[in-house]
Amino acid sequence: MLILKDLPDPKILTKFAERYADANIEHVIHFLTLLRVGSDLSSALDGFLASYGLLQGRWWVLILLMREESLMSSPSILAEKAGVTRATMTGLIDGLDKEGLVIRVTDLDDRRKFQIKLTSSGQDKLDEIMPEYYRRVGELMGKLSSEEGSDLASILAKLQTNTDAFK
Amino acid sequence: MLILKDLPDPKILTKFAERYADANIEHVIHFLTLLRVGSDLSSALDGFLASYGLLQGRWWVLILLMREESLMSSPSILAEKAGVTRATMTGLIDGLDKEGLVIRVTDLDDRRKFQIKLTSSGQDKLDEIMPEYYRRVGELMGKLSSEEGSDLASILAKLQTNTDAFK
DNA sequence: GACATTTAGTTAGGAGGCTAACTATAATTT
DNA sequence: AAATTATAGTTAGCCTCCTAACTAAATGTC
Repeated sequence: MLILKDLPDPKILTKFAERYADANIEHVIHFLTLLRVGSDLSSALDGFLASYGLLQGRWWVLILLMREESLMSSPSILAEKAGVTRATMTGLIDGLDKEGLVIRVTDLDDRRKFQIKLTSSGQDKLDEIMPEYYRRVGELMGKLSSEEGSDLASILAKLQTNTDAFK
Repeated sequence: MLILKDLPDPKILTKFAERYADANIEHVIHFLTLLRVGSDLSSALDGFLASYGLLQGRWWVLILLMREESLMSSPSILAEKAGVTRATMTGLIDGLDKEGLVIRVTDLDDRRKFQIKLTSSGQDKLDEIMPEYYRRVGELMGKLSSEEGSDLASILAKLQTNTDAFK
């Protein structure tokens, strides 16, 4: 996501408002701020994960696998749950496989398929990351009062159901 | 940014909470939801811009140029304001240049530099996009009451100043 | 004035996204 | 049973982002 470092100042907004009469300054500022905070948090998370040699995509695959009783799932299902294409998932699995964090297990019934399994080394990696991850999420979100937390949740829910306003 | 499609259900959270005692479910849900809404909005914006043949990076450069009285700026300054590296800015400018939306103007005083200038065709492109962009931002953000809007702004501000909790 | 340092921008190579086209296998139709 | 269609995963090629190394030009230092 683009990092919008330089939000518009009032003088600039005036120039734009003159040319584009429909612009509602408040709305634009809130919208851009939301994009920017999301982007900042996302890169901060990436930076944190990078110190363990991971990135969001690969990390998320490990978590999805750990959620399973069997510690296994298929590439298609993982792709669907992670919200990426199957092609992208191939690349993520390739990387995790190379580092020994998951293995490909062939499916004897249907030879098109296989299962991706979290290795013990993958589980170790998660055990290393997750406590610190939770600690940091707590540190960040704990800055909000419980009322602010629930306000945020309900506002985001409202926006999310209207994301298609942009499509 | 990764799209976190599959937020954890209570059963999964229990499993994780047992293994990682420090996890605060509320915090995690709010954090992930914020990342996800940011990501959804960002891809929706990309989809909108794509229908005009642009993406966020290139669009943002055009806007930064339009903000300038002279409609010009240098690659380094643009990179800094857009929050990307100079190398990335080179690529963005290459693309915009190829489509005739900006031109490179050589600087006679310092032959290392040049200025990037918004062409009239670039201005036309913005004039085509921006009114519709503002309309859609209005449509989306107008779903929030003015109180919700200001709540959102203050909550985001709080989070933003604590983004380094993750670094 | 020659040498070293800084600055502006580009290039090269890597990562993770995407779409579209492909291979192999399984399931369905006829 | 043969031909078609659907499904699982990969490959190829493109985009945007990154870092690191490079070129060229300007500036500082001795």
